[in-house]
Amino acid sequence: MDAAENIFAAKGYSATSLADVADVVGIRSPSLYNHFKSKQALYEAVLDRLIVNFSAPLEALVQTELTHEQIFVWLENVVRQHHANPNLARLLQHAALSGGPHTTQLVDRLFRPMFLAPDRIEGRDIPMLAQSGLQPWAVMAFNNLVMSYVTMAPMYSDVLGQDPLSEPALESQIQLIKTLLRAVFAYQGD
Amino acid sequence: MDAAENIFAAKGYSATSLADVADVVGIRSPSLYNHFKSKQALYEAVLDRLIVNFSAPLEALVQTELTHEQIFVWLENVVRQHHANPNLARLLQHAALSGGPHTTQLVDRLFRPMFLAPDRIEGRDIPMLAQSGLQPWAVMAFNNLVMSYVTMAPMYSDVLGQDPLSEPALESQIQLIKTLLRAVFAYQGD
DNA sequence: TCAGGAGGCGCGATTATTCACATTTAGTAA
DNA sequence: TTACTAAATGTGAATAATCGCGCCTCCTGA
Repeated sequence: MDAAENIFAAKGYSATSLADVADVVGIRSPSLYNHFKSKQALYEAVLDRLIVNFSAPLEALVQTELTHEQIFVWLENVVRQHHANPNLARLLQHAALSGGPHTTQLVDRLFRPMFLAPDRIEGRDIPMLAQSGLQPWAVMAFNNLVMSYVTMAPMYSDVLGQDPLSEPALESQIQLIKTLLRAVFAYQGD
Repeated sequence: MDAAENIFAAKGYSATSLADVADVVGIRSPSLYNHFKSKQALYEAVLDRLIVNFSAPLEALVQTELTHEQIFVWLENVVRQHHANPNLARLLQHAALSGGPHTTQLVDRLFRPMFLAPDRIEGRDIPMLAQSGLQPWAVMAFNNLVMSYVTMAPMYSDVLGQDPLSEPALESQIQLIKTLLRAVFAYQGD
């Protein structure tokens, strides 16, 4: 499953061949059928494991009451988790691009909870977002920011002068996102 | 080329079959070889056209001196262009994920110029970015924001309640990005 | 002894690509 | 206008590779 996860994440579902996966494990592709019913089943197993591993640590954070500080903690956690295993973001991106049948299910399990957050935090409006219902757009933006950082990483290693998936790069990314969020909270009106 | 562009953008290079492309045009796949030397050549032609069409309108904006206002104009233009033709962003995302051989060339033609911008605008530092060399990270962030908006769009239409690629959605997205940028410029220190 | 898991073989479908051949089109000479 | 030519662009058939997948046999460890 580790092997399959990496290859699915890199090449997408249909461009991944079972022979590629089997090669990494050191067996022949028909032997994979002793462990998974089909290619589709392998893919779903990989996806499910990714989702479970990703959402489990976050659930504890969501059910408490929402404060500014909680949002910082939550965002930092999401970034660190995507950094620790970029494959979920990559698979999501593939799904979004070629629109498989799993897409709606993925959205429900991963995205929908984020959009249920209230637009008032600690009893106050966020000035920048109170106007004109931009809040869901901001949620989407920060989520995209975190995910695309991982999926686009290979493109930036050259221009940034360091590997975006390295440890120090991660800290810079977290610092930037936090600063960005602070700016959003602090910004007064138009 | 239009047909190929759409399919390459949706499924990526290796998952795209020439029969798919030929079907859309209404011919058989061998006939494609009367127009393009190979699948690779077709892909490169598509990519090249996309890059030219995308960067041409932007070049006029870059060579002038940099002001806050120019950055707003430039960002809005980039967003509108990606919205008008999302395929470049999609192809870039595919390339970043599976790391084809074109990746470095794409970076040079599209991304590098953005990172050459000075970190002082209109003679003043941007307070938020002056510290700790976060500026390239901010450039990457805004670029990712714009691109992932397009590549992730299908995933959000459900939770947003409207198609992110529709006209009113585009205006919301632009408004959010501008507000975000204003917050960055306005934010004072840590 | 026996079951789980590996390999080998092979089927049918699909892939990119080539080739020989038809057909349409453009250009030109009569 | 007609007639001929040559290029452009289509076709179906064939090729070699690769794909997911089923079947069968063998090995190995408990």
